[in-house]
Formats: sequence, C-alpha cells, structure tokens
Amino acid sequence: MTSAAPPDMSRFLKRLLLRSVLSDIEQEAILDLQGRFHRVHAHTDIVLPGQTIDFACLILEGWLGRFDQMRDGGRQTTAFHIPGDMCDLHSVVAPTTGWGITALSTATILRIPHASLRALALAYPQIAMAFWRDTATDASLLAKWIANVGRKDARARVAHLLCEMGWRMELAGLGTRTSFQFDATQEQIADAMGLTPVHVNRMLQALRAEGVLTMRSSAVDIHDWDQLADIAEFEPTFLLLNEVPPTQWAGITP
Amino acid sequence: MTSAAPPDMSRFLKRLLLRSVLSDIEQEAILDLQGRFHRVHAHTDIVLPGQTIDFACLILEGWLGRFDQMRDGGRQTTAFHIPGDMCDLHSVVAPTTGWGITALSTATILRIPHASLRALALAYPQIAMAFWRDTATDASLLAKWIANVGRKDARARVAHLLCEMGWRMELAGLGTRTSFQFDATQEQIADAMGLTPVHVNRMLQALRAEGVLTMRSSAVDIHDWDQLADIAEFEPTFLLLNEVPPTQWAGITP
DNA sequence: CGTCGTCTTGATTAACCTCAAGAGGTGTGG
DNA sequence: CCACACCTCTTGAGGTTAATCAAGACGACG
Repeated sequence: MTSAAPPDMSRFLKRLLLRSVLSDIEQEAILDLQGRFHRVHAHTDIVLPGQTIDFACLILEGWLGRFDQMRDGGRQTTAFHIPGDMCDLHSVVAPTTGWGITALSTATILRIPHASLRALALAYPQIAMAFWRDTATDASLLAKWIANVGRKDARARVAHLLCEMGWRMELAGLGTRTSFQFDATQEQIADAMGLTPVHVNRMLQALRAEGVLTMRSSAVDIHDWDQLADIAEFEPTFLLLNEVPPTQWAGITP
Repeated sequence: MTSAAPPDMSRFLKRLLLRSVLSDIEQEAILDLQGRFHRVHAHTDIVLPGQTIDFACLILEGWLGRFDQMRDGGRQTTAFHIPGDMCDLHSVVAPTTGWGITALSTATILRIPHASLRALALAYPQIAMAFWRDTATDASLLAKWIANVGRKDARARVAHLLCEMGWRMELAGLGTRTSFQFDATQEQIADAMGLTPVHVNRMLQALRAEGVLTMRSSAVDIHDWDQLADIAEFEPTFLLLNEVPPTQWAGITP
C-alpha cells in the first residue's frame, strides 16, 4: 500500500536532536524531507539481503528488524528498530546491502530517497555530522550486542535486551523505561539473542519468577529496574547520549 | 613513546579510496593530516572504556582490538584493526566511549586530533561522506560478527574470521587472502569469537586436520580457500566494496 | 637454566539445543 | 455459531556443544 507522504519527520528529527545540535534552518531542512508512505504487514520483508536500494526506511509506526541470513534460511536479527528510527540511514553511503529488513509487526514506514538525504548532507555539514553520528550510534549498539551474545548467558542477554528497549522507547517518547509496549514473539527475541525460542521462554519465566518483570500480551512492565539492570550488566553509555547537554533531551526524567 | 609525526596517511587514504571517490584536493587534505606518533607494546590499553577522547588512532604497524569489558573483567573483542585502519574514526562524532582499544601486538599508531578530522569533514563534504561510509563499513562488520557469534558453531566462526582477515589483509596490501601474517594468540581469537582458548585450539586443529589451512607461528596459509569459505559461509558483500568501480581497487586479483 | 606465555591434551560438567507434544488464544470458513 | 486451523506459549526428556578444570609440553627470553 502506497500513498503520498504525510509529513511526519518530527520523530526522526527528535531522535537526531538527542545526540546532535542543529540550527533552525537545518531542522527545517530535515522536516521538509519527502518520502513514500507504505503500510506493511508483519513478517513482510522490506529489503532483501544483496539488494541495491535507493531509499532509506523511516519508521512511523510498528517495529522492524535488520537481519543477516544463513545458508539454511536461519536468520540472525542484528538490530531492532522502533518509530523515529531511520533504520538503514547508513545505506545512503552503502546502498548494496548485506542485510535485510523485515517487519516484525504491522508497520507504517516512509521510504526516503537516498538522493534527498545525500543532498541534505552535502548542503549542510552539520546534518552530515548528525547522520554520521546516527550511524556511529547504530554501530555502538551492534558492538554491545556482540558482547552480549558472545559473553553473557541467556538470562542476562534477555535482560539486557529489555533494558535497552526500555531506554530506547522512553527516549523515543513511547512509554517509560519500566513500562512500554513490546509485542515481540519469543521467537523474534530468540532470533536476536542467538538462542532458541524454547530457551527464551524459560529465561523469561525465570525473570518473572524472580519478580523483576511481567510481560502480558505485548506490555512489558519492569518492577525492579535496578535488579534487571544488574542481571544484564546494563550501562546506558553505549546509547551515546553524552553528545548533547541534557537540557536538550526532550522529556527525560533521570 | 612519543615523537613528531612522520607523515604516513597513505594507507589510510588508500583504505578510504577502496569505497569512496575523492578529488586530488581532498586526497591532499587527507595526506596533510598531522598526528602524534606512539609506539606501544602488546597488551597495552590505548583507550579505556568510559574515557572521553579528543583523538582517533590510525594504525601504522601491528594490530589493535576494540573491546567491551564485563563486570568480572572478561573482555569481548568486537573488532580487529590492521594497518591503515583509523580504528575509532567514529569517535569524532562520539568521543565518550563505551569501548576500549588495546594493542594486540606491538604496534605503532598515530593519534589524530578529532579537531583536524572534524575540520576536514566540515570543509569537504565528500570527505564527510567518506568518513561516514567508513563508519558504515565498521558497522557492517559488527553486524556480521553478531551473526557469526549468534548463529554459527565454533568451527565456522573461526573459519569466518580467517576469511575476513585474509580479505582485509589483501585489501590493505599486506599479503594475499590465502597467505598473510596474523600473529593472534588463540586466546585473542577466543575473546573475539565468544569462545574459550581451549575450544579455539580444538577448532584450529580440526581445520588443520581437514587440510584447509596451516598456521605456523604467525603465518596463516589457506590451502583450500573455497572449502574454508564454504565452512564459514563467507560472502564478502559485508566488506562494502561495491561503492567504487573495481578499476579503483588497488592490486586486487579477483 | 629457569620462568613465563602459549599451545596441547584429557576428563568432567553445565548450558543450551533438539525433539515432541499439549494448552490457550485468535481468526476464518462453513 | 461452531469447527477447525494456526500461531504462540509452555513443559518435559534426552542429546550435543562448548565450558571448566587440570596438567604437561614446547619455545622464547632473560
């Protein structure tokens, strides 16, 4: 499904402003970006591995996953993306993908032409820096995921994912870090954490039994943030929120 | 150990030119970068997790690892870096690190001030794009590592690492993909692959027993590239070499 | 010559996977 | 409105991979 673009770059701009300072003119330029509106069902692949693309995907609603595919068809999710994320902004400088993007829920996205994004980056050096910083943030999350998958046990991995998503949802204005909507199936979590769905199930049960959280339908409620963060060895440094003074963080209660 | 900077940006420029097109003026600007020369011993930490830095590390000789540290002191290496890599170029836009950098061998590096790099990016939009692209390449390798650690068994992980290093060494002009110097200890490989040194040892033995490679002292010789690539499910797409027409690839025989 | 780092080997253990089956919920078509 | 299919979650039993623990061999270096 495709239609003309309702202008809704505000969440994306807000995300950039978490880490970058942009002038009014630069902010206007971001808000003026145009894209093609799409609505996709859950389990739809939006970008396939190996494709060369000329657009980037801005999420308006729902959530997507970036994945790498194995020969046997098995998938490893390498990143989760929520509304406000331009989930493959880096494809502007690397349009031939090794990865794919899939809709993990029903989602609405805007496809923004690379040409527009490149034009902005070339015209406004500070926008180029902000885009570069966004890619660096993405890389920082990837590095943290390597550490989680490589060195932590299953329970800590799941705990860390929930801490990460809590922070990111709160930063995106979609709930608080201890209470947010996250309608991931246990299989989707497994694909991301390098585990099997069965084992994710047992680890979530363990966390519930410890009383640190509940997950009913798609609502995550973290009852004991400190304990969950302790289990996960969660440190928010990797979210790269130090780049801008806290006064510019919108709606964040530390 | 520190001294005045002998200008040796040529490897770094060559690396950028693998994926980006830069004019003569832009290339000159890169070559004119100045840095502070350091010689470090193996096992020296160059950047510690949590530090805020105002320089980036260009490797002239030897090799470094980027790592994440667990509470118990255990380390997960998230990237290996070889001569020509500016291993934390992304720190220009994210100077407060969640990671650290350590010398995996005796190495010589140049510390390039963020200010110089930022000035270049702001003055030359195409250099900004090239730096952004370099960070995207870094992120692409990180994503591939997640997939390896999350979904492949130990033998395939080790095989993939050797394929990756072979390609990168060849691209950097430091040998061929089937024959290169790689003086990693089995413990360093284990830290990177999410394994124990004991198990890395057994996997290397298995690969040697299959006749696909030999590793004596620091020399890697891959006798059967196709089989090793098959074991590893290695596809070079993730190295992002499609950005520039092959005529610009220096000294590569496909 | 002795020490230290690295590699190697063996035995045991633990974490996680695989396979299998059932329960609960939801959407769909007759 | 009910029957059925399908998806997700759950539980159990048994199997496999890789970790852990321990010790010896080898080589480099002082």
